[in-house]
Amino acid sequence: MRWEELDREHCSLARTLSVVGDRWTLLVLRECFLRIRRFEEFEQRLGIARHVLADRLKKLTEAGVLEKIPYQERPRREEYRLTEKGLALYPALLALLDWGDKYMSGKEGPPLLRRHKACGHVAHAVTVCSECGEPLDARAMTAEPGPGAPAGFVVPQRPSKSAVDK
Amino acid sequence: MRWEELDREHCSLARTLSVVGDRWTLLVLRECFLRIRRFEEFEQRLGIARHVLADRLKKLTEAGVLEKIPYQERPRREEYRLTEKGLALYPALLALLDWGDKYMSGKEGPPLLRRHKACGHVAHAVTVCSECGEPLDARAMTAEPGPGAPAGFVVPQRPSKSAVDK
DNA sequence: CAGAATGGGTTCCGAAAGGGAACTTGTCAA
DNA sequence: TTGACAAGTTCCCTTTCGGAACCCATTCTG
Repeated sequence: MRWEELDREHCSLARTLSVVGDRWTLLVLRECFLRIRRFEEFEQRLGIARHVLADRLKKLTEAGVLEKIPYQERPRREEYRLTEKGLALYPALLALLDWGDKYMSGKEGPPLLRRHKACGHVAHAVTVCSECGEPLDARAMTAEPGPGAPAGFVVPQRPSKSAVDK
Repeated sequence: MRWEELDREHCSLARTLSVVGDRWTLLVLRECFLRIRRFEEFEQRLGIARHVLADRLKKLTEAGVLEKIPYQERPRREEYRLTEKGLALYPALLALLDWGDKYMSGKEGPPLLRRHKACGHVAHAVTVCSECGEPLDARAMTAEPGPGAPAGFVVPQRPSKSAVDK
């Protein structure tokens, strides 16, 4: 499978990755959520090659995750801002961040904390069920075909042979 | 910045991406959560080049996300299973999946649904504050330095000049 | 017993993507 | 007139990837 084919996969994760499934793209988005908006700022903070940055910003803009907004005319200059679609990636970024805080931080602890404005506490994200509100983990969920499933789609139900799940 | 330097970054997202920030890695993990465990199964389902698959499985194993478990001797064969550390990535995968369901599905709707065993409903993930339980979005959070912050670390507070946030 | 099959890789090649640095363009300020 | 800025673009060289072939220990099939 080539990379350009990913967005035609019948899988929401694959389609998501066709937009953000790249080393640099998620770091660019991290900066966006920290209110970084301009080309040179991205470049300096990330140490990314300029043409790679230009490419990623272009793709994110085309995907509707960022939009270019002029902040001055003559010479025209534009900055990149998250759209609603882009802001909606926050839970995903936060989930990755929290995993890193938990499993990849040195003994000093996480380098950056997030405070919830509404309640005032330093907080991390908890993923809960949209229906019952209980926290979710992998073992609590089963998968089944949805309306967009291709014909003949099979959800693997059990390990190949040795029946019992650890 | 080269890729091997990423895990030394003072940023939990960067460190997370040093493990899973790769096109194929997250798709391999998707398969793991669908209970796919064997080399040939990954290869067939993903259409990934074999040496790339071998490399990703090796890296995920070294990172402690997967572990190799023998399922037969003579000839010895091993399969890859998620560890607790790997299972803990589920909320991140789910968040990316939900974003894809919402923004990248065709008009047919998402191809795969997830049902919460505990409550029986088809559900998606909601990200809530660990302290007050309210749903979180990007605008509800502020960042501040944590215990692992490098000296002189500055959290960008406001857009560079044109003060007002849209 | 020979030969094919199985599972999990490794090797090789040409193509694509990335790192790094230099060059371009439009505009204003000194 | 020269310099500085911001935002790219171009070039060259190295690394990684896609695709196919090959390898190896063991077991099955004829």
